[in-house]
Amino acid sequence: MSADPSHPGSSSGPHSSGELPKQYRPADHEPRIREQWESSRAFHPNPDSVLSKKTRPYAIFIPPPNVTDRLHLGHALNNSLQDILARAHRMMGFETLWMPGTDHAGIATQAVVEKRLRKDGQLKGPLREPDRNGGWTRERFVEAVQSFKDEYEATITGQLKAMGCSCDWERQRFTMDEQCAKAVYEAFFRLFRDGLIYRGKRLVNWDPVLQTAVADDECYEEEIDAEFFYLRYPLVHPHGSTTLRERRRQRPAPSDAVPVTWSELRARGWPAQEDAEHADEMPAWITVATTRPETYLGDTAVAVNPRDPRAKALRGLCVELPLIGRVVPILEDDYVVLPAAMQEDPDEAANDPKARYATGFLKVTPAHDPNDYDLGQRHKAAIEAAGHAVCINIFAPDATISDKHGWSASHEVAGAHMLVGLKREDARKKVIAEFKAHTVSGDPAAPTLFARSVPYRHTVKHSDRSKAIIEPYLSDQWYVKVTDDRLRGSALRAMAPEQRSTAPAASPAPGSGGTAGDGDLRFHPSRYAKTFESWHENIRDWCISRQLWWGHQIPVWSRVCPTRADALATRDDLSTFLRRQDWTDGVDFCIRAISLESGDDVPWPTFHDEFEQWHQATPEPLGVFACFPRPLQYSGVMIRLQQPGPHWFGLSRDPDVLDTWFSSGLWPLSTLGWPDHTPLLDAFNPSSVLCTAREIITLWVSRMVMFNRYFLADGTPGRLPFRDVFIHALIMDGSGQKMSKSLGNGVDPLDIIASHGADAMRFVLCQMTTQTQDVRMPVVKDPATGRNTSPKFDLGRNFCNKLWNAARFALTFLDGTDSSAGDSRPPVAHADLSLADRWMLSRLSAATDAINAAIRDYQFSEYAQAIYDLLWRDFCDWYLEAIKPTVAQSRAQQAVLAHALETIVRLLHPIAPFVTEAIWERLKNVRTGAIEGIALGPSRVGGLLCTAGWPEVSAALRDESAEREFERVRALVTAIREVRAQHNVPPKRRIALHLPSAMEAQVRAHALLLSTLAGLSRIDAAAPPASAVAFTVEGAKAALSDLADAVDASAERARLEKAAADATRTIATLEGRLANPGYAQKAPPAMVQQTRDHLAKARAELSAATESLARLPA
RNA sequence: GGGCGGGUAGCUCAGCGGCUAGAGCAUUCGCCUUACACGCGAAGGGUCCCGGGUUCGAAUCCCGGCCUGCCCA
Repeated sequence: MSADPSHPGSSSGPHSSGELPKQYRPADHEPRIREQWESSRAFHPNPDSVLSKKTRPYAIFIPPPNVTDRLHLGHALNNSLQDILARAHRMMGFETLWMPGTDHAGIATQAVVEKRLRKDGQLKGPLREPDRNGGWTRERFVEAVQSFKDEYEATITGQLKAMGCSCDWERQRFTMDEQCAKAVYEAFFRLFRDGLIYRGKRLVNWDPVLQTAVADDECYEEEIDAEFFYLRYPLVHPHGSTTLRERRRQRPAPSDAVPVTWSELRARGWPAQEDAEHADEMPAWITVATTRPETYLGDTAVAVNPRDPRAKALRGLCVELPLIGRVVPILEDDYVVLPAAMQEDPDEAANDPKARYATGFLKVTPAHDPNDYDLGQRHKAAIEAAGHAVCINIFAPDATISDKHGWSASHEVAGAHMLVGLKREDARKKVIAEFKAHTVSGDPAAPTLFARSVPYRHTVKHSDRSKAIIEPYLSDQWYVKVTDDRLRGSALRAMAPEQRSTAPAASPAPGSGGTAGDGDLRFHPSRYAKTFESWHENIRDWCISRQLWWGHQIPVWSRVCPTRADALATRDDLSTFLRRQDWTDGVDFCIRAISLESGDDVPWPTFHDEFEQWHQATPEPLGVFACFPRPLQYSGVMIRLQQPGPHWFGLSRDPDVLDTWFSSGLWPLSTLGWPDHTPLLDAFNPSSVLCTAREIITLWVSRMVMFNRYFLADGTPGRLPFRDVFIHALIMDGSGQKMSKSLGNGVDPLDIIASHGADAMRFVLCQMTTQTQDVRMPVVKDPATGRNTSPKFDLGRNFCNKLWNAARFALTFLDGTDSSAGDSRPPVAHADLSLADRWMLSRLSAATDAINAAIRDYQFSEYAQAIYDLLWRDFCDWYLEAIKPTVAQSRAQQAVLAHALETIVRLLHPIAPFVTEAIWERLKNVRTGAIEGIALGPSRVGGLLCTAGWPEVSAALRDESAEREFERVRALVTAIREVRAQHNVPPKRRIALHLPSAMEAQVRAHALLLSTLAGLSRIDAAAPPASAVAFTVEGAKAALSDLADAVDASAERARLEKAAADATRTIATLEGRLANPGYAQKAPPAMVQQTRDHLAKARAELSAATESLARLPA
């Protein structure tokens, strides 16, 4: 029907003729249409067209779903919104790329596959213990995961396609495919080379079952019942006879320590009321409270709050740890909680549960508690002065007590040998038993080391994957120094200035067009900018190593060197070797020596350094680390480095893999071919928008911004991966619970597609997307299929059906229109347009504006609402009903009908692509006269709606007078229908309308319209017969007659009484408002006048109703 | 502990200084009116969580509670 002569001709496909069924059946159309889209390659954009400035780019990177599971409704929402944006912009003429792909999801996938293998008996014992895992090599396991991944990737792709996602499937990627791996290695190498990656011994969340570090977001907190144990630590004088230097070399024997007696302690100022019952000559002690007594083996200090009145007396004293005899210092630190009795503010004490249990003395175990770790770092010097390391690790990786992983002093181990090899829980019981069996002084009469215990309920971190209690564990890990200004600072500078709460320091002017840079990143809704900002302000270095097999193995080969001299020699030999060999030509590498103790880079000696200075220095463990950007390409080199042979350096590859977010952080780069310089990269990075959920802001958005900017800097502030970030709601079930497999409340999009159709699902999801945080979706089990579904989707199904039938109806008037080729029919003359036509065009114009604004502002719900109201309320309820008597004869009206329908179909296509494409197959062949002000551009690819022009509806079609006039007709029709309903007038019965003559003259032009909509036989200005029923419209008295053979007086009385009561209530409200002296003075005059008019109308209605009541037969 | 949401009809949600507070579903009544019963016409249904304040005017803005959810530590 388009007036555009280039419109595809009357190609009559298999579905362009014949009767349309009464109901829209999604399954009849979706597979066929999907096939058409795919074969047309309509979703495969050409970067050259962008680079040659022919078209503007619009790009979206899919948040790659994990390959661990099928997609659920949350994904359906996320991807529907992306598809809506992609399709709308594609129709608007943008070169549109929606980049699809999946994420390997390291720990999650490995855990799922391990569980599967265990379940069917293929895997027994710990995976990473070669002796016990039943022959699973790393290679074999990775292969097993790979095939699992293939299975789920196919499932996920199928789900997305079923939903109608217009992704560029030819460019689909996987975070571990060859292209993405290339980007990962290159990125790691550059960060390593630039000093932004370091190796460090830090406390991590350790999963003792999976035996890997896990991130905070891979843990959950859960309350458990535990006990607080009170333990007595004997006080001793520190060793005083040896120098600091000597003590470092040779630990002081426990016997060197001299017990402190109570009398001594009192003399030092111990508060008199404390421990007064203890005999003067008895050795004194302090009591610590702990939920984890077994960790005392790793204690390296005891701490007390400096405000504690006992602190002064203890200054300079130490405690001796029972059984193992380690002498540790007493530190003073504000962090220590004062016991409730000592707190100045009793309310505060009562509110602090810890204070109720505290003794004021804290055992400090830096290797096994994050707070103690920080405390230990603050008092590093004092602890080391006591002759031992700050951190003493007492656990093996499986969380059994071990003397091989840090704790090794032989005299200590001898004293506590009964604990070695025990699990955490067993060690705890054993420690308590031992403390109960021994006394503070060895004298059987003295108090035992164990004081008491009380029950205590507290929250403890658990691992998501294994459900094991997390052990804070000191281990060697790789870190990205995200706290560096090149990463953190760059992310903050990316933010739009108006979304920052604190002004950025010396921020360069916001980027203007071209390549997005500083100041161009915007969050929608804007409140999420705060999450992003505060995350970066408080960010900590990012632990990127995971002790797993499934993931990108770290491209670093290393060797431990006992001395600096050895480290230097290794470095030099290695560099020379790599440079000299012909076959290594072009191999990039970077070698660093790093202290395994501190994680710091070892400075190479300068020319002036004396040989002895480093050669004779205390031996310290150093690592020589060689990183390669292309390990796969030069695997031959790598093999030589680690295998015995002429050039054996004894290097071995780091067995760890990278955190999954490292590769997903590169997604906007790796999918476009970086590090190669590709047209795709230039055309589509930065992308337009990232659509995701709010918990992803910190995990993923942050990393993409930092990485993209860092790797695409080239001396500029750095390119953004995307300009906008749209954060959508989370879908909860009917009771507000997150959907999950374990709760059984999850919904598979394919089930909804099967029961309601993809369009219905998409429409409802779009309609639900308001600016709120989460939305509820009541879940019910379909009794027929046993699948989860939700009645909420009925709305969408009904809506698609409504459109289908409206189109079916319209086509009965349009199918016969002349579709001879090359027609350029003259535009329809404005004079030929009826009130309904002008009204409809005006509504189209308003709705198009509203929809354009909604899409621009990511107001998805408003988009859905606008198109819903336009189609159902305006087009179907009123326009189609209004034109029924005239459209068959009026060419002008047929043109309006066709244009209105096609505009609606095009406006709806991004939300409901299938049903609109199906209708358009017919509609595109329709030819009518043009409507001035409506432009419907041709399809660019394959004669398909998905690449047809976005409707342009001129503001000139807005017609205030037509809207006002139609509104009057509508009000009159509604009033008449109300009377009809109240009097049970049969729908087919035609009744007579009697109007005051002035009004009758006004509506005379629309008599046919009124009669059609309200079921009238005639309209006159004559006095109504006695049997007529009166009503008011616009405050004027009107009447209806011929309602029935006899009017039901009691129904009429009820109706009039209700009308009178309504009017009375309105009058009271409005009079009250006008009586307020401030109102007339301060409110806008137009507002006051409106109130007066309204009041006058209400009064007229009241008097009319009262009069009619009086005339009613009693 | 810090930050961010939500509390409006039986249910799911709009509205966020001014129409008589709206929609869909559910309920009631009447209709298989020649596009659609996945439909048409009509009706009933609300202390807009509570308490203060600002304002001529508050569901809407401010303050303080209560309940509820999420994110970060």
